[in-house]
Amino acid sequence: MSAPHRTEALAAPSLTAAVVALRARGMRVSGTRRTLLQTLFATDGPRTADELARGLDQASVYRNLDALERVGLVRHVHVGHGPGRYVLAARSDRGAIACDHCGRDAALDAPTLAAVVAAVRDATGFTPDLSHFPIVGRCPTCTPRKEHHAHP
Amino acid sequence: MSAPHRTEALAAPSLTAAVVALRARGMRVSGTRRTLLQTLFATDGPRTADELARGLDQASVYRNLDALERVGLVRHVHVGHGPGRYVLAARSDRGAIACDHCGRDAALDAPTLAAVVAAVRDATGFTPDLSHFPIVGRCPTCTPRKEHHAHP
DNA sequence: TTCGATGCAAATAGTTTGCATTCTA
DNA sequence: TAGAATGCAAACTATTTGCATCGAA
Repeated sequence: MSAPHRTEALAAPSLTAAVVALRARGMRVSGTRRTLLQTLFATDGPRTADELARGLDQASVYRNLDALERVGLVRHVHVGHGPGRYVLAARSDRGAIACDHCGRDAALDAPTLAAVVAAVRDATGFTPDLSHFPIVGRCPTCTPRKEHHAHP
Repeated sequence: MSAPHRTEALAAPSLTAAVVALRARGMRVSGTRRTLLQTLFATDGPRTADELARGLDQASVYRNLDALERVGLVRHVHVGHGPGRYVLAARSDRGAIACDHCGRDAALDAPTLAAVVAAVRDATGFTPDLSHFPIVGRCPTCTPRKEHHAHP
């Protein structure tokens, strides 16, 4: 076992592919949903629902993110205090470590990931779920040993 | 560096010691505060504010937990979706891995902890803050590979 | 033309804050 | 008795839900 995966598939590589995949599952492609997907494909890091809502209805955004997640297109992660953050599943391998200050994340390469998971499991019996709950800390920019900088 | 510590001291080993320490810092020992400390000393795992509030005023509980945390007696951790959980700092070395289902936590022994932190930092440049944001996963009881059991 | 999706409003959970009152030191 | 802590209410953030309406297929 190398990378933890909970959803089965549908990690579409492009907006077009995502739209096709949605329709194939009997889901409709509404304005809100298309906009949301566009934003997700246009953005890089994990984004909060609020950031993604830009002029859209909040409730619809949450419902859509939820629907897209159930279908395996999107994944959400929890970074420290802040609100949940959403990423395309196709890019979610990135999120194994995240900055609790600016939300930036980074990937753990497969060997490191495997080593960390194994080390923790061997030592405690607990199995980390790093793709849903990344390790939280500080990125290099947000200074690991001092308090409060900025970089949203 | 072995174990991450953000607060300087005051990890009192007993209720009496805690009370003394508080008064030494000019803090008063009110009924709410004493009850809270008693509960914390009587309990083992990290507890939610709600669990600790038992008949106490919620706002006062939060204010107290905050005060106790500023003074270094208490520490709070974030476990997955749920509310924050509070532990005595004296016992907080435990919380480097937590179950997002039942809230149970476990310690990472110093070598493992150091190895994990070093591995992540070397691979990504990010510095994990595991004492405040434990690694989240599933404990052995809450089955790591299936869904939903119970064990609160 | 149907059922999925929307959008507004209201509800919820968790936590924080304002303020007059109470109580510890 | 001064100032810390309380307790109640109200505000706040993040998220969810009810429901009538709308629109994609």
